[in-house]
Amino acid sequence: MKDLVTPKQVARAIGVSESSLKRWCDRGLLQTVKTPGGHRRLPLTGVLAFLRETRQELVAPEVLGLPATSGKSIRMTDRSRDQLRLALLRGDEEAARQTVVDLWLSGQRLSEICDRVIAAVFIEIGEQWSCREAEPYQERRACEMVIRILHELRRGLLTGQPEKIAIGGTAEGDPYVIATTMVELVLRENGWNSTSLGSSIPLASLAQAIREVRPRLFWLSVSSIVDQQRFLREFSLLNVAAEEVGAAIVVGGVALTAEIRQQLRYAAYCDTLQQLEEFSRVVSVRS
Amino acid sequence: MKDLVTPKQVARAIGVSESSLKRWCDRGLLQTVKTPGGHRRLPLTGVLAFLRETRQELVAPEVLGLPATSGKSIRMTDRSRDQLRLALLRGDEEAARQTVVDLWLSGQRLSEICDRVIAAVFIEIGEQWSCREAEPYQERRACEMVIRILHELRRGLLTGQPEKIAIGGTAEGDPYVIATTMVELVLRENGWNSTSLGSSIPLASLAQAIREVRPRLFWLSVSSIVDQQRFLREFSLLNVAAEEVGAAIVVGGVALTAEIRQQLRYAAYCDTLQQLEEFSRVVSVRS
DNA sequence: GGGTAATTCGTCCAAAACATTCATTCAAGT
DNA sequence: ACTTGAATGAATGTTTTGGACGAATTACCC
Repeated sequence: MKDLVTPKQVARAIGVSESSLKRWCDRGLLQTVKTPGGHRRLPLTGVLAFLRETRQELVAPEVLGLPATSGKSIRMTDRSRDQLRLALLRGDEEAARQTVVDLWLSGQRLSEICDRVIAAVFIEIGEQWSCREAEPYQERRACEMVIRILHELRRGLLTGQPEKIAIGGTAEGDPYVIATTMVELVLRENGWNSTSLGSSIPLASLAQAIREVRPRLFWLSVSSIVDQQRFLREFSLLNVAAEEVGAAIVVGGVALTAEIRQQLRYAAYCDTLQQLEEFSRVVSVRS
Repeated sequence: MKDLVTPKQVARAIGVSESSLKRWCDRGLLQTVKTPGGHRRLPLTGVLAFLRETRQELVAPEVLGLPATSGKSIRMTDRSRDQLRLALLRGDEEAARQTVVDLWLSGQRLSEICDRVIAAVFIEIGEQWSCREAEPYQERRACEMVIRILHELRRGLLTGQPEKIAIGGTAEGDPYVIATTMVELVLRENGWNSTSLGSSIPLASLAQAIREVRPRLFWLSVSSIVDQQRFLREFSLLNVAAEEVGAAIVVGGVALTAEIRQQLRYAAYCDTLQQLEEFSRVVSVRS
């Protein structure tokens, strides 16, 4: 159903004026379908083909504010997931980038792309790895490539309002940097001025960062916990610092079992980036 | 911050006539993409690469959306080092990027920039950290920023010849990803088709990567060693694999003491990226 | 269904970019 | 000293682009 996009979306996504795009359509450079009333609709496949032919780079801001369309997009993310997984495993960064960028162009929100494609692919790769079907170096190389792709997407996002500051990272001994980078991106897409501090940071220093940067939102991505007792003990340092400056703490990650969560104090727990996105929208911002 | 700029903007920024600029484009000195209507659009990265190659001065950087001070030639690496250190410590990515990009534009070799500025700054930050003058989160955040800046520089480099393949990374338990990323970049600048596999990869899997990718050059960056006995034992796996496919092994990193080096077999040991660069130039490439 | 806001239509026009030509400059060779 | 060749910058007429306009269509909410 969402296979058709409007000229405006395409124009803003590739950084040209609507006028030019309409002319190109009329000249037959792009396939168009017309609505009964005469409005142009562009099949996504045609748009992507056009982009490849002309090798246009996309300059898109947050054009594509479609709220999570169902049905079609699920089929689409399924296919992209396979494409991305295979590209990452064989080390083909160009193909991997193309897959992600295509999704973005098609109007998927970054949170959807991160949740349903990127994160899902790494779960699949992890399973393959545990079955000895994939080498660790393939997984590591895939991480590197994804980080580069995410950085590239980041460049296309505008920085948010100066008062909507958000920072976050992962705790000491947790080296998984992709998750916290994805959080940064999703928040940026939602108008936040977010900065990932990186991975493997002592909780005490994260607390210090909260005091010094004074964010409105703070996230902690927890993919693994080395010392549970210590983690629980030092987590309260975050609470203290957050209270001092009025920051909301959001946590997430596979290592946060229900048992551990019960012993933590935070404003929100998110299983997915979509949940994080929802939450970030309701956080009030001091003016 | 647009990725594509018009010839007029570039002409004004460099201070030449549009005519000349267009001639340079047509002669292939600058990368161009064309709109369907035949108008030239220049990727910003290509413009910067051209500036660097021809040592042109940017007379009006602001036209390209670059900081006003960008493009003036810089010699004082000491000053840049201070600038970069301060920018990184206060989390000012824009300033940090400008410092590095300016050095790059002024024609400094990447190996010099990496050795004398970036690596040096992290040594200084490390010292500050041990004196409690800097927080761990500042160091981690600095790493994130530098990685992003390096990725950006990477986009401005052409991929090398297909037969000059190089891969490398860091061993399991060694999370320091900046060094291996810098190696990748320096090799790319020297015409190699290099790919960093990332950090914290078991040596056995690195050996497998050598077999599967069949590079001419393999690097191992060693910033820390968890289990020295195991490291020495498994390092020989790399030797076996490298011999199988005819790869040269290069090693480097602060954790490789003279004592450890004596027990390793490799083609070259490099203290600095400049040494690596020299070595990479003399490696013969099978045709 | 019906009403309303947002989007897209077609068309127009100014600014920009195109290809081409031409005069000037400058360095090198005869 | 004179010619030659190459590169630059300015000027030409033509084409493309980007934004503006009112009118028509679509999407959305009740």
